[in-house]
This record gives sequence, structure tokens and C-alpha cells, in this order.
Amino acid sequence: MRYSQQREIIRDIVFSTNSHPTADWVYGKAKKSMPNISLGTVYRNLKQLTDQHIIKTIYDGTIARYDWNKESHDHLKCVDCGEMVDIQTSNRERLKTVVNDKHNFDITDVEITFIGKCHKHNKKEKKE
Amino acid sequence: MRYSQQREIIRDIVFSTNSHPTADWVYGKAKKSMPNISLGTVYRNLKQLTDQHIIKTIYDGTIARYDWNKESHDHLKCVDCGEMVDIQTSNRERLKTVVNDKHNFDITDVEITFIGKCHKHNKKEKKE
DNA sequence: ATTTAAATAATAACAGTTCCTATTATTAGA
DNA sequence: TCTAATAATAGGAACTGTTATTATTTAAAT
Repeated sequence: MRYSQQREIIRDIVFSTNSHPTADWVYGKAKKSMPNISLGTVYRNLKQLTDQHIIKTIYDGTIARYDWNKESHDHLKCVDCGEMVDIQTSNRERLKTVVNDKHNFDITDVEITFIGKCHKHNKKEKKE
Repeated sequence: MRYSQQREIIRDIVFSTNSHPTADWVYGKAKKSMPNISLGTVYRNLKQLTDQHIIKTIYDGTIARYDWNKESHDHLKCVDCGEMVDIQTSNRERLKTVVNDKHNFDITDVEITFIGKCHKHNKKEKKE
């Protein structure tokens, strides 16, 4: 993979946040330092970075988000914030093993997303 | 919610399979008994059925699938088949409780998807 | 410096989904 | 049973997120 300034910027942007940004968010940020970068370039590089296991692609409902954190971890999603937070639960590996054995499946990954309301939104006030 | 023949057909189709069909697949099936049903009608009704908790919407990468099984359960996805299979792991409720307490989150749901290769595809032969 | 192929910007194409509008069908009430 | 009110529909346009195309630019090997 040949060097490109665009890819470096895109990589740095993903690594600069814990917010699991969308391609469009990355695009907006990238334009600040490189005003005529194109959205296609952002998508192409996010895919390449994923293929090289430099970042991870995760799915939030129907849209793709990108995560620099390649450690095995789960996500917590607040239905009010919409934002996703990284969390650690200890059971991932054990769960994988159990399913592997029980279902004769060669499990390579587990995606666990907890959906609910964070402490800011779990009282009665509701956004929107 | 007023009765409609279309909605009844759509509901029956989702309830007739374990394959977590996409909207388009449901549309194809529905056309057999009602040739000029429209795709918009399929989407509208799948959403309504979801809102009424008659079916569940699940996401597979970037596309929506529909599941009649409202029981708390996990999914197993074969990267070769692409198909999703329902499975049961015992830890869901415990996981929810742990995260609830540890992160002060009001968890309403957990989505767990195991990704790997089923017994048909976990040897060396590879599709496509 | 020249050459070669990878990467780019710009934009068209695409897939999945939602929205719009004139028409049709369900259902409550006369 | 007929009628009126309005929810649901078909058909298609519009929208959103993503991928593909192409002429041009750029990294980097020679």
C-alpha cells in the first residue's frame, strides 16, 4: 500500500476519537486540513485501513462506523444520545468457545451491543 | 391499526421462515399471492409490525432483516453462507445486569452476533 | 529525470429505504 | 345496507449511504 497524505489524515482522524465516527464525519474533519478531499477517497481509505486491520468497521443499525480500537470489546449504545461507547465484558472468549463447541461453528468474532439509556437519559427527560 | 390483506400476507411470510428475510425477499414472496403489491407497502408494514412488537428488525451489516422470533436470542452468522441462524446462550440476562450495574446504563436489549463459518464451510473449501 | 502503477477528485451509478400523492378499501355509524 | 371518514395502498420519485468509473495526479522505483 503506497503512502498517501489523504490516508494518513483519515487514519489520524479515526485514531483521534472514541466516538466511532461515520464516514461522513471523517470526511467533514478531513476537509478542514485538505479542503478538496473527496468522499470517495474517504470511503476507499476507510475500507483499505479495515482490510489492513489498522481500524475496524462496525455497524450501527444501517450505517457503518469506524473504530481504532481493535481490542476485543463490546459496545454500549444510548438510544437517546445515539453515541456508542466501548466497554469491556469478560465473557467474550468464553462465549466464543461455548458456541464453537455447541454449534460446530468456527467462530472468528463476536459482536455484542448493549442498547439502552445512559445515565444522562435514563431519568424521565427525553430528547427531541 | 386497521386490517389490511397486505399486512396479513407480509406477517405470514415473515412467520413462515427462519431465514431472517430481507424486505426484498418478503416482497418477492408477497408478489406471488398479490402481484401488484408495492415494495413501499412491504417496508411500511414491516415497520408497523416491528412497532407493534409483532416481529423484530435486526441488522445484518448494512441491511435490515426481519425475525418473527421475539424471544431473547442470539445470532450465528456464517461468512460463507451469509445466512443467520438463531441460537440460545444462557448469559444474556446476566450480561445485561452486569453492564447495567457497572456502567449505570438502563439496558433494554442486547444484540449478540457470532461471526464465523458453519460446519459446511469451516474446512478448506471456499465458496466463490 | 523518467516511468509505472497506485491513489486521487469529481461525479455518476447503485442499493436499500423512505416519502409523496392520487386512488382504494376498511370500518364505524346512520 | 349504504355512506362518510380516513387508514392503507400502488406507483413512483426522492433520499441516503456507499461503491464504481474515469481522466488526472502522485509516490516511488529505476
